[in-house]
This record gives sequence, structure tokens and C-alpha cells, in this order.
Amino acid sequence: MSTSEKGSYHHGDLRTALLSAAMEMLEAGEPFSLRAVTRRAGVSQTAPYRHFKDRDALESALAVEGFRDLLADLGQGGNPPASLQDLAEFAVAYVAFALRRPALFRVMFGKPCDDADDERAKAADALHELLADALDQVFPEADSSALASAGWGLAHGLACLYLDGKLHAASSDEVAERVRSAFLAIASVGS
Amino acid sequence: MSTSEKGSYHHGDLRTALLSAAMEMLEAGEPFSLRAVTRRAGVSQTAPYRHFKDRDALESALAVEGFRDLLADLGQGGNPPASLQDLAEFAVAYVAFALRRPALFRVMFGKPCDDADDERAKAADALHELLADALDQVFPEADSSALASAGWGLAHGLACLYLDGKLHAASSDEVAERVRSAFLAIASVGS
DNA sequence: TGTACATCAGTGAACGCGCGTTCACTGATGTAC
DNA sequence: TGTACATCAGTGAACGCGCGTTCACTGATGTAC
Repeated sequence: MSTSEKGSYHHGDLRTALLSAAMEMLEAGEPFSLRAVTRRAGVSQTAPYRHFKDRDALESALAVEGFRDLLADLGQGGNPPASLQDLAEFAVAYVAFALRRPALFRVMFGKPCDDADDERAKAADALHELLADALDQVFPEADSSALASAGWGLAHGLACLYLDGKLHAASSDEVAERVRSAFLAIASVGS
Repeated sequence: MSTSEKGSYHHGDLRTALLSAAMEMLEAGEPFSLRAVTRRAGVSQTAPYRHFKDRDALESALAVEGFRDLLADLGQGGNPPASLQDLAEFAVAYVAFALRRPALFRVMFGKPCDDADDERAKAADALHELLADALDQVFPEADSSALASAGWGLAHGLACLYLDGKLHAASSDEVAERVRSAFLAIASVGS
């Protein structure tokens, strides 16, 4: 193993190249297929099979990247949430992620996780834990499991409904505002 | 136009036959395609084009039926909801519908509504209104639009997350219970 | 009532498509002696 | 350092597939006179 200089190998790092080509296609809204990815990466149709078992494996790797990015987005708003308002910003960031990268979001959530213990399922669980921790911070005495499901469900549902055009808003700012008020409205309704 | 007896026509009512064949396939979890539907209906591959412009049109008709059924399910729990508990049952019924008819649910929500004013979009809007009305009944003084989005989002998000295996439960009873407690947990958190 | 015609639901063959995957291969890189 | 060999990343042709849609057609139903 020599130091990994760029291009020192046959292709360099084809695995990474394929993933970024695929990610670009998702982001560009282009239909996603193994063949399309290889075309964009400038490589033969069969090259991916050196790095991914099959099409699904590539897709799972993309999903894992997506979960990583989403976690990063959520973590970004400064540190542990201290108030209901902070939690609302989690929902806002979640929905913003979905709308900014719709095709990736669909890859992450569009189909059942296959194996219970693959990287992908772990990434999804990490997300769930982050949310549960966040809610625990703000409402330590509540049923944090139920609350975490509710918070995730709310953010996820709004994301899907906006994504699929069932709810409408003129701009991403307006989406943010509506998500915020939805979150605050439901959280204060039982009082 | 003679009285419409069964089989009085070429095929009887092929439009209906195609829709129910398609619905059965969705319910059976079989992959859905125009050709598969015609095979199941025992009819040539091109017959559907007398009744549907293209594949999408058939799919939209299925979605419309789905929305109708979902509305019926939601309306079933007796009449106008009077309490937070009644609203929680809406969410429970919504999630139950999604889990009982997952493929149909995906057809209904899986992709953006194409036209703003087709039957399908109207059916989705009817759903939104029903929820808004329900929330208005229970919380007449609240911001009913924000609250309706929140309620819908919550139910929808939980449905998706259970459907895609991101949240887990052993039985449909357990799902119902968890949805109920999630709903009640978030609704009373701000108090 | 009977014939001539128009309508239109359903047929069957064929099109072109992109897809995932296999196979035997080539040729560069890395390793043993 | 130099040669012989093993490894393995990437190639290119080919497979079989099901799909949505078109086309010219057939044949039953409904209608006009």
C-alpha cells in the first residue's frame, strides 16, 4: 500500500467517484440507474461490480451518506437544544433537508431497510437517537420514547407532504415558517 | 344505452375490472405495471388504452380510490371528534390504513401530484379539509391551519416511518398504541 | 321488422427502450525471490 | 536490481427481461331509415 496519491491506481478511487457521480445525479433530479452512474463517471458499465455487490448496495451507500449529512445539518444549529423553539428548528432543518435534496431523501426513506444490522439501518437509528436525546434534554420528565417518535414523525410527515405536493408553500422560507408554527401549535394544544 | 346488465357489453365494464385487478395486485404486494394488470384481468395489453390515457392515468384513478377509502376509514369512528383522544384515533386509523395497504398508500403519496386541479389533487385536498375540520371542532380557538398541518404531518410521518421500517413494532396493536401515545405526548408537552 | 352503416371496445403483432447482470478478457500494479 | 508471477481493477460484448406505447385490425353493439 503506497501512499494513496490521486490517480496512482487504475482509476484513482472509483468507489468514491461512483458515489459522487450518483449523488450528483440525485441532486440534479436525473433518473438514477447503475448504467447512468457509470456513464457519468466515464467508466464501463460493469466497473461498479468491483466495488458494490449490486445496484442496491450502491443505493444503500448513498443512503448512509444521506443520513450522515442529515445528522450534520441537525447538529449544526449550535448545541444541545434547550427549549421548544430549539426543537422546532430541528423540524425546520429536517424539512429543509428533504426539500433541498428530494431524490436523496427518497432513497433514504423510500423503501424498507433490508437488513436489521447493515450500515444503513444503523444510520437511521442514529438519527432516531439524536432526536430522542434532543427531546430528553428539553423534557427530561416526559416519556422520551413516545415524544421522540412524535417529533420525528411530525418532521418526517411534513417533509413528505411538502415533497409530494400535498402541502403547498411559495418559498422555502414560507415552508420553514409553516413547519415552525405547526410544531409549536401542536405542542401547546393540550395546555 | 340498455340497462347495464353484467356482460351485456364486450367485456362488461372493463374500466372497473382493470381498477380492481390493479387494486388486488397492489394489495397482494405484486409489482404493478400496465401489462401485469391486463394479464390479471385476462385482457390484451392494449385494452386499457380505451379507458385510460396512459399508465399514469390508471395510477391516478387508483390513488383517488385510495383517498376515498382513507376518508371513509377516518370518518368511521363515529361522528365529529370532541376530544384530544378522538383526534388521536384519527392518527391511529391513518397509520393503520397505511400499514394495511402499503402499496396503495405509496401510490397515493409516493409522487408529486401532477396537475393542480385533477381528481387526485382534489381527493388529497378533501383529506386535508377533513382533518382541519376535525381539529377545528376540538380546538376552535387555535390556528386551525397550522394545527391541521401538524396533525396530518404527524400521522403521515408515523405512517411512513413504520411503513419503511424506520420505526418498529411487533404487531398492529402495538403500532396503534405507540401512535396514540406519540400523539398524546406531543400534544401535552407544552403545557 | 330488416337491412346498411357507424361507432367503438378489444386484439395481436411489433417497435424501441434502458435496465441489471454474466462472462471471458486485458493490462496495470504489487510481491517473492 | 531484475525477472517471473499473482492479484485484481476496469473492459466490452452480450444475455434476457419487462416495460409503455403505436398501429392497423376485427367484430360486436347501437342507430337510421
